[in-house]
Amino acid sequence: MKEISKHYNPSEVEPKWREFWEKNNIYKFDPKAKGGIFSVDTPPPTVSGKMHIGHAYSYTHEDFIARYRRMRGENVFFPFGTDNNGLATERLIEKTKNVRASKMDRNDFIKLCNQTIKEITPDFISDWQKAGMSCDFSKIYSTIDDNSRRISQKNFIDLYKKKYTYRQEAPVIWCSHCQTAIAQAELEDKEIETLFNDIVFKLKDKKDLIIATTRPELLSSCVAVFVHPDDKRYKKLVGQKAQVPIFGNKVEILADKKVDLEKGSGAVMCCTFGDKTDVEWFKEYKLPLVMSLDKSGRMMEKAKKYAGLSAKVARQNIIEDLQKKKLLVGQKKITHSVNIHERCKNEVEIMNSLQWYIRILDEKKEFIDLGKKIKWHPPFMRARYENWINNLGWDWAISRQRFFGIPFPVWYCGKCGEIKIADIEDLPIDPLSDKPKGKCEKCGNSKFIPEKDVMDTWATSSISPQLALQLFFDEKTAQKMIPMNLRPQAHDIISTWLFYTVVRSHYHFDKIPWKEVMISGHVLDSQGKKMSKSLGNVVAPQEILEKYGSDALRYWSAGSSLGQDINYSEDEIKIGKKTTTKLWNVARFMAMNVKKAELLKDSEMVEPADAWIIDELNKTIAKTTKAFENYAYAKAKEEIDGFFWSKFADYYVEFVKYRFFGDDEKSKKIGEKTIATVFFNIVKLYAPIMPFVTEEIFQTWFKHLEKTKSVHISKWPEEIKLKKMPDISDFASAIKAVDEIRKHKTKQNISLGAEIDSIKLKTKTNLKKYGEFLKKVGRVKKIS
RNA sequence: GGGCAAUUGGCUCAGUGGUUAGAGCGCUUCCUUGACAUGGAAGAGGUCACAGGUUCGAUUCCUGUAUUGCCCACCA
Repeated sequence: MKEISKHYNPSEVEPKWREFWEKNNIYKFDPKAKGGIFSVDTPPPTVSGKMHIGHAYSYTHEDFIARYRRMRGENVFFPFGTDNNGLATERLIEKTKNVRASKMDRNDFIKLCNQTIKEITPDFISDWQKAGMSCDFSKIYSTIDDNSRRISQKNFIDLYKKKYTYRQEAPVIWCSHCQTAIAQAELEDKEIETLFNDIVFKLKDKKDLIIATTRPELLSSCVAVFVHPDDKRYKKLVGQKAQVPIFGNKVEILADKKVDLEKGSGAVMCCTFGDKTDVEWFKEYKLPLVMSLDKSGRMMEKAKKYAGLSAKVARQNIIEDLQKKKLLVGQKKITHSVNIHERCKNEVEIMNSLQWYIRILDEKKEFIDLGKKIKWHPPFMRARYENWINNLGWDWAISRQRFFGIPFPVWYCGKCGEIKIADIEDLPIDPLSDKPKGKCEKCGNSKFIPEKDVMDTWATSSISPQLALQLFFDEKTAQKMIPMNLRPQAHDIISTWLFYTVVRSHYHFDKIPWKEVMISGHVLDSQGKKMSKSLGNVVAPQEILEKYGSDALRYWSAGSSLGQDINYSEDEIKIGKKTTTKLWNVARFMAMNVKKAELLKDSEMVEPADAWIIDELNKTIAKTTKAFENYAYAKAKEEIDGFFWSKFADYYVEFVKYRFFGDDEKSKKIGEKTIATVFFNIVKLYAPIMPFVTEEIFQTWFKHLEKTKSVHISKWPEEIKLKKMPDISDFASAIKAVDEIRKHKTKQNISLGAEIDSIKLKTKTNLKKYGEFLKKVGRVKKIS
């Protein structure tokens, strides 16, 4: 045996095996390899600087499963990709390169984005590799590369032909800061303090109608006043007109049940558009469209003297003017929540504009049914999916008035406005630089206006199964592989990535995208609070990897059940580190006593202690296998831990020592084989969770036992069946007796290694059978 | 307001329709024994949030309440 280092050092061991795995293509996907394919729709992380702890948490979860499946002999398709277009990427480039997209030449900005992504991606991905991810990193996709452009545009055309996408001028959620339309799923809530203003609208008899509003700057957009049909105070007013203060125009007073009698004065102004209810009323009552805010959030001509002001300043000025005219009769501070854009945290508006949409409202029921065809881990996560769909209020707006994204493969006829779609064989195209073939099909004109908008990044990431599969398969074969086996992801993007992928798969293939989904939780700080830069409680996985190693990080990650949020705990990571140390020390013990590891033959006759540990191992294998099958990696870890520490290390290793140091060669040999067999299986069981230390041990001591290059493509443990086994039905009593001896020594403050003269056992034990064993194990001269 | 989840020893969490509810950390006492002091042995510590109900029996099932967290709606 070669020299064994006393300590296990992950910082030396881990890079070595990472390199080995890559060089030997251990995780490389071969479509022709044997074994059924198990396909994973790996989440493409948004390229954003560095991997964060939440990534490390949820990605390792899927890696546990992938590694388990691989050892089960399945041909695991575990691709990798990065998401790097859209607003998130623009923001990253603006920040790191200190530029503003809106102030740059469009092409220059796109070039800068592409170039920057190329620069930072390898470094970004290396963190995933350091975390021990067993994806095939030899071929990865990016949601902005040519292949993704082509597939995404082609799919868009498919949607267009099937009439699942349409272009329409309609109210859409708008971010004035980013100056683009956004989707409902991109909203967040924020509590803000604001003023609730009681404003006087004059009626025809010069009487006052008080209206409460938080947004007086929209007065110029007021198109109606609504009251509740059952409101006695205002019943008579319905059908009359009210005069908008300052602006002087008259609007109709209408009745609608959506009005809350209790809120404000019970009378509400309807503006185009203040909120979603305004949009509903606009549609239902066919109200005029009067926009006061432009796309950058400034007041337009309609706002007359306020034109050109920002909404905020206009609000202040209008309030002052109302005060001067004595039309402001009340004001109170309230706290309410508003929708903000998740990317920039600014309040959103509703803007009427021309956008591309994907239909989703029409098929809500269908999407809920499709959700039921997918197996959810944990099952309750499906309720979140359904809850989201039930509450959907808008079709999916996919066009963005931005720069760095996949362009729509579309032009418009310069004469009649008819939509002209690109030819599929020309894809990918950019309508701004490429010209369409032929003439307008409607009017024969040959001048076209290119679509300037780009697609929402989710419009591309929602076809991730195709992006990933088409890296390795032709399009037809790729389609046959849908549904994929598994979509792993965290719960925060159920309403986006998960839902949108179901939508797209349904529209393109009339299939569910995957058979099963596994949903991970989030990482909170040690107090259970969200990690955020402003709170300064962010934990960098890179530091953990460096300090404790990947196996320790993964051990921590495996500690919580699927779907559960986890509190970050350095202690738990330390236990992971301890486990690698323990494994290493057991390996050293074995190596000191066993020249060359040999496995038990099934004809071998073992001793009771051996039979007992084999029996316990078999139970553990069964339970662990079942747990991994159900994505219950935490349960699997618990089973392996329990067996390894409490059965194998605490007892069996002690049981076998006297044989190793004794002179009964036959007994010694059987002990050697048993310890090797059991430990070999322990290493395999731990391999999906702790891939590095298990590989190190496997390569050092067990490699000759199986024809395989790596423990990670070795065979998953199976029950060990020996032809003849001693009866161990009473072995539990022997263990009890061992405990009793240990207790006795502890109480006497004697070291466990010290020999004592005699002990009288209270435990009923078959001394004829186990007397000698107990004497040796317990170091007692006489037992009665 | 709607949905989902959680509530078990000081802390973090497992767990089960049924004899004394488990683990790790922490704590106490002891042990340097030929894998490991980055260790080992023994031990203290819980009316399983609360209230009803189902049951021969509930921490486990049902209902309600409270508290906490997440998602969504409310934004006039």
